[in-house]
Amino acid sequence: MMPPAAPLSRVPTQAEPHMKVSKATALAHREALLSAASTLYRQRGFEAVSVADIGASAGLTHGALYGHFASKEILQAEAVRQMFGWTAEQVRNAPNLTALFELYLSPAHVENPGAGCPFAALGGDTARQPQNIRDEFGHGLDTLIEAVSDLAGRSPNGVVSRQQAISAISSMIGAVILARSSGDPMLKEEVLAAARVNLTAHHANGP
Amino acid sequence: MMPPAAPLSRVPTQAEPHMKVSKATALAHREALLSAASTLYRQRGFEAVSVADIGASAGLTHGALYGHFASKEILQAEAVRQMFGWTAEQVRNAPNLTALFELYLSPAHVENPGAGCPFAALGGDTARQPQNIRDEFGHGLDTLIEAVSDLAGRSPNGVVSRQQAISAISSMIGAVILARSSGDPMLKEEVLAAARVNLTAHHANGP
DNA sequence: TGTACATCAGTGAACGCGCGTTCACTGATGTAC
DNA sequence: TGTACATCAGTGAACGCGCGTTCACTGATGTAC
Repeated sequence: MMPPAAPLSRVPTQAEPHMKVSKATALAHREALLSAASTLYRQRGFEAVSVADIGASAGLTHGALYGHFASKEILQAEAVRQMFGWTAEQVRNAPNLTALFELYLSPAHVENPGAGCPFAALGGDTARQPQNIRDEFGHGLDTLIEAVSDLAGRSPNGVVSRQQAISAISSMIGAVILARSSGDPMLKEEVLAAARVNLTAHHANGP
Repeated sequence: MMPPAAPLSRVPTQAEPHMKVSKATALAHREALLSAASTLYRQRGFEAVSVADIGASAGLTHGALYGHFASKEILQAEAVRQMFGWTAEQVRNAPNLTALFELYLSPAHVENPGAGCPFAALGGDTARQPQNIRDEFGHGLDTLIEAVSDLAGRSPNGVVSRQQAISAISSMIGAVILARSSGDPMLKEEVLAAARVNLTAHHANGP
């Protein structure tokens, strides 16, 4: 669950103190701010990321953010949309359902919330966001459901109903949240294994 | 998913300004602070609840909290333990697995995070807590796994493996998180229905 | 049982700190000639 | 192509605010006699 193109977390600037910057660099800064926010929110949760954190992670100061986004909340909504774009693309790129389950339930995903599924990383936070952010999660879920259905449809014997796609997504999200929660490595592997067995038993299809 | 004994959110005190209070009342205040924290954390997430919120919700000022708990973090750990105690008790009180699935996946649970499952309410936040809090979640998960296994064992044809218990818990948690996330009532019901179908198909047993 | 007083649960002002946002300023970019 | 200057992306100090925690103080509780 890595982003298709690795985000630039630091865009080098020509001269450090008091500089203006070309239009191309400014656009790159905008993207760097979005990518930084997208990663930091998933790593730390919405409430624990400050505008100074986002700016610093993009190699800028906090003030620069307000030249690109009207408020922190608007940046947040765009960051959520970006997360889902990356995640849906990875689902679509999986060769089949079994590979998707393996990828989603892998230790790499569990240990890298900053580049992983927004639902698994931001879990219950989603329910407490302003409506524009919740709408992004709603659209994101629709996209994931379609991506999983498409993926299944392209596999041999792999057609699944929308209902099956939804319950597979629920199971994967719940498993990763449980796997991340205790910090106990045994329990983590046990949770992931249980979900792998459950999902492949009910939705398995050949490579 | 309501607490077995409804928490006192406001303990009446004899005289309002500058009073001391009997030992029994002081103990009730301690319990009220814990219950208030337990509810508020699940409603708003760990980061969005202040000591002033907790104090006010228990009918006290923020300062009173430090007479009962050494720090906010210590109160938080106790509150998490209390949440899991209530939740495990409700799992044990369900008549059978099907009833548990219905209860967990009910609109009442989805619309009442403050009295519901800690994993569904606090989702990804759990992974970002200090180790003493994460330990509480680990123990809580162990308790839930045992409670679900016991419940299945007491039902006719209902024995489930530890692995099956874990994947059922994962599915329920993921479904409630998805159901709460978008605010779209259609999507909410669809997610809950998908999980109900999936779980009863694989674990169903008679009443 | 009554009285005198030490205890201590709770109050609320104060602390240092980090938050989101604003804005006067800087100086390289990029345009007009 | 070279020069003069308006534009504007980014800086960092400043704002008002709410946070967790501390502590001098209050006065009912509960004990000693």
